[in-house]
Amino acid sequence: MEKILDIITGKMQRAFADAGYDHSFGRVTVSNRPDLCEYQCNGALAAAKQYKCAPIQIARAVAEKLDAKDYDLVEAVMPGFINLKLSGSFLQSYLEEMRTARDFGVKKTGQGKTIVVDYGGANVAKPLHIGHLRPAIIGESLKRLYKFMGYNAIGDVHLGDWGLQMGLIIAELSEREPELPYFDDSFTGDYPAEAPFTVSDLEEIYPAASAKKADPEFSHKAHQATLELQQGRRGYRALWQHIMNVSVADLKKNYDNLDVHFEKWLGESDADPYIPAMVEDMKNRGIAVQSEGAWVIPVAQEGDRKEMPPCILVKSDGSAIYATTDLATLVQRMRDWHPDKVLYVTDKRQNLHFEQVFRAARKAGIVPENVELEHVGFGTMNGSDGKPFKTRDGGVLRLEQLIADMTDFVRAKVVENKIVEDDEVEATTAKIAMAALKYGDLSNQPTKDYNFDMERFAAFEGNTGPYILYTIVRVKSILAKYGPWEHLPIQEPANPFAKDLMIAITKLAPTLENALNSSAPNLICAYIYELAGAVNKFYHETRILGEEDKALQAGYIALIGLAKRVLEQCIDLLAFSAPEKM
RNA sequence: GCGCCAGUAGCUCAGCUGGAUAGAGCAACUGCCUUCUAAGCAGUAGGUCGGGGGUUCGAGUCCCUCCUGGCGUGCCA
Repeated sequence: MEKILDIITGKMQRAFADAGYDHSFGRVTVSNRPDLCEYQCNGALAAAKQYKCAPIQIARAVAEKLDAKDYDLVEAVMPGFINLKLSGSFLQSYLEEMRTARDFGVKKTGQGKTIVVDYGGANVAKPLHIGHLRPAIIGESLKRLYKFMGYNAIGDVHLGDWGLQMGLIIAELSEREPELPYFDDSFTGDYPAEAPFTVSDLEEIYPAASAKKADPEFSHKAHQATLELQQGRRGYRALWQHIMNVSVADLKKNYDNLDVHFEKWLGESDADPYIPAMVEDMKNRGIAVQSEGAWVIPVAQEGDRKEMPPCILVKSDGSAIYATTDLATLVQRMRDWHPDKVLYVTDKRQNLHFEQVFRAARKAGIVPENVELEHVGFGTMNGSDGKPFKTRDGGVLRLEQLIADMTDFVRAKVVENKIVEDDEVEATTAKIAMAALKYGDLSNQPTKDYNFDMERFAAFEGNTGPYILYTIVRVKSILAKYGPWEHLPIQEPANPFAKDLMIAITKLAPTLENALNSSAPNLICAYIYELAGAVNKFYHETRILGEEDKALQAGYIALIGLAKRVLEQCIDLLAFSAPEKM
């Protein structure tokens, strides 16, 4: 379906042309004076400059040319605005089309295109912590949005599974349990199928090993283990596989709890096989040059406003670095998936890194110009005091703990309100907590730092996740009492609140397009909040179940039914859902 | 040093290619539940849009400059 603003703008542009002015002045926007009108066109003000006459004159002439039956109001007002109110019949037919169309008639702009969204960033053998929250939920939301808009969206967690951290664990294990066959070079049999450790063991082993990095002897051992692992030492590979199995299963569980799901669980190790040939090729073609003992790809360009350090491909000690892995990963992604776009969701402090990698990838011809590369750099989530998030003892807060805290906080309120049965408390609590957490995060612009304030996010009033859920639940309650409603057609607005609600619903398509184009789920949040507000006003002002005119009532039901479907579609894009009661 | 981002109501933030009276939420105060969930709705109060210049009929929005804060700036990821 065409967006409503495009329809009106088209008509306005024809009116400008009919009145003898350039059609390009006919852009219509949502009114910033809702007390006066619903839509407005400021084009006459701009046109006045070019045609050297009073803007109001132009506005009047253009208004004359508009087809009055589409509008309840068309007026030209000083100094030259053209104000519009849509007619009820126009809105009715538009919404009825939305109601019956697949996915509300939103145009699938991504049809036939593939996008890779790189967004987890989890590290193997380390539990998810607070820093993994934003990439998970922003990435998941963007991926869902791309899918909704018709893209073949491939979410790839891109595990950190190949670096020094693996060597550290192997080295630590070799000291703790040297008798294990993995450390016995003469061992030729099959290694045990069972891992010699559990997730909890790993979670204790890694920090212990990491703490010993300062010890030169241990550090050397870890580096050596890393090298031997990468060179394929049999026992280390087997051990690495155990670490992967144990750890990935645990990561999946944790991401599942967040309702974050990846299509691909690839990692740095999967890019490793592509590195030698890629590096060799870049050296041969002169893409990479030697500098200060390292092989680098110069990526500075003319017109750079800042100094652009080269992209380091091979460190002076001969080993790979994260830029190498990222480039090799692009080789793999292009080869296997042929994406039209690759989107990275990581901390914004990696901005420069990705700028370098992108330029290097173009220069080396790994990614052609027609494939888009984008880095969505998100800001830091700070504590409610505005300082970096730390636990009381100064450690990093685990994601599980954060979710548990939020859940406890919400559960207390759910119990207090006594609306759900005892056996529904946990399920309801989980949904509300997830909404609080995700809406609280996603309603901020991704690029900005923000303060995590549990009480504010989980508040049941104001612009919060729970408020949105509550709105949906109230509507669900009415619909359930009414009976079958899905087939009921949309009617013309019966009152101003109905009309406002209808207009709010029509903004779905432009909102999703904007959100996608600017990689900003917060725009969806803002839209949901506006829509929920319109629903609540209508709900408050209109008696629905008590309405005696059954035809009128059917129209009310159809309207709130559509509103509910749109709201639920939107929160699904944000990866949370509403309970039946709350 | 250089670069990027931010500075809007007491607090947290919107403000879409410059346009009519700068908007929400929280906190404060005031109304509305014998009627579909009051976790709601309506209203009052609160702002020299960091400072100073400039462009424009018109600037929170564009340009210059200064101040403050955060981040980045070749071998960590």
